[in-house]
Amino acid sequence: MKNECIDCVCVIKSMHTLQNCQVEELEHNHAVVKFKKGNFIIRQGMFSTNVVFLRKGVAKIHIAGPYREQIVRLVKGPTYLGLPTTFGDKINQYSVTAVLDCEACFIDLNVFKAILDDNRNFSSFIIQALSKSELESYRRCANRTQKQARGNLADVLLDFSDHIFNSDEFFLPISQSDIGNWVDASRESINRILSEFISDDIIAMNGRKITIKNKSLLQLISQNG
DNA sequence: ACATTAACCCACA
DNA sequence: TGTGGGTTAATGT
Repeated sequence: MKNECIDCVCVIKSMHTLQNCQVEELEHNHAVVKFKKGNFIIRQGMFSTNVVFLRKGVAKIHIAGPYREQIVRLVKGPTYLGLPTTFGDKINQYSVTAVLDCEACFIDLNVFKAILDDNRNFSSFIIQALSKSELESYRRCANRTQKQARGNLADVLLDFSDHIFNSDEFFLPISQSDIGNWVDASRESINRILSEFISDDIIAMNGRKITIKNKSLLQLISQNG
């Protein structure tokens, strides 16, 4: 028997809340799937009977808008994907695609629900995760609509640096037009502002490699829009 | 909007 | 297995 769950962060993280028998239950009702970058992990409009946990990797969440595909946010494993989708509706309400190579754990929805039913601690853990994510959405929504493009781009760079890669040096995982889509700016604006940042010595760029040279100034730009 | 470059695929040797 | 050509996506201005 493969013991993928032993080192699966979704289990480790909630180990103290999951009783042993329930871990067993999880272990026999899940599948670990690897995704190469660019591949769909969750596809909008598809029927789903799984809860998806992103074990490793970075993925973008996007939803079909009236005209175009809209990037909503970037997530890094370990984290749950598609909880809201799964509980509200058995049809996925948005898509998730791997931006870097990913590893995801698909857990049978009924098993997941059964564990929620008789493990209050686990339920509370999930509710916390959902609340955090909802709060984050609200915060981002306010920022996106009120800040100028340069502030939003600064946010994105800081997000990459502080939350996704934990480094001042990283490769842009998505294209400039994707960033534009994400923060509601044209790719030209993104490109222009990146050039500004370079000439102001805030960042250095070599191909897709970004080096943040003046983080405090970037934080200032992020705050002041 | 246009020019340049990088990435990719495919036929062909 | 490697190379040239053609095509597309990404980028810089």
